[in-house]
Amino acid sequence: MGASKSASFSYKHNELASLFKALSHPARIAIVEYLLSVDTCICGDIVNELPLAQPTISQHLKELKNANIIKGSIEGTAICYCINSETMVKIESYFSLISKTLKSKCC
Amino acid sequence: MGASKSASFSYKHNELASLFKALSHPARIAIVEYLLSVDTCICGDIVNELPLAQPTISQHLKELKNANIIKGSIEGTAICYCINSETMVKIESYFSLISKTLKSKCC
DNA sequence: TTATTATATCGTAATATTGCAATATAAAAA
DNA sequence: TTTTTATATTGCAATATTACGATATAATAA
Repeated sequence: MGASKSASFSYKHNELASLFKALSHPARIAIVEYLLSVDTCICGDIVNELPLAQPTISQHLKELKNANIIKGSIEGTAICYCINSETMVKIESYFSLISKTLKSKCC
Repeated sequence: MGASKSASFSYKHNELASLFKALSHPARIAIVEYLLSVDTCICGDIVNELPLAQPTISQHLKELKNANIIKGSIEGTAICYCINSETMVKIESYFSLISKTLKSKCC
């Protein structure tokens, strides 16, 4: 057989895995970092920033949006994407907790 | 065509993506959390903790090890795995920086 | 209305991941 | 030495992801 016995794992573990899966491609990391680098959220030029075709970028944006890592809203002809702060803070908290847990260990 | 134009992206973006890819499966999240939950690093019973066959778990452990998320050392017959604190702190710092960057923004 | 522009969706080929049975390896126990 | 125990590797089927050409959609401009 193959591929993903996700039903065998907890909701929390699946949720976290989905979040990291959304960040598991260099193009999507590049998109996130680009959105962080621009001052405003008005950004209809992501296509020109990456070495990928427009449908591919659209697909990556969709995945980031589905994972709640970015938010998108219609802004005239263009679509305005920006980082979803809440999700980023959520991930930060997760690793912060892990770090704290590790501090009280022998390793 | 298909699959991964990773050479088109920076080393840093690829490195981060690899790290998140290692965490993008619920079984691997479960392994990380299990290692965090046990007090010592002596842990030869990961196979009994997860609803997956031994070769599958061995494969997941290998991926976590390749990504430097866990460390493994031979401990008699068993192998002792534990979390690589440095990598966790590294990821925490990354999201901490993102959070700080976001605080100075409009969204 | 007819371009033009920006983004999304469909279809599909190439490739990667997942899971496990079978088997290999290697150390400790009998 | 043989057996047992723990983990790794191989091979392969099922499935998922990636990338993009072609096409659709939808809003603004001419």
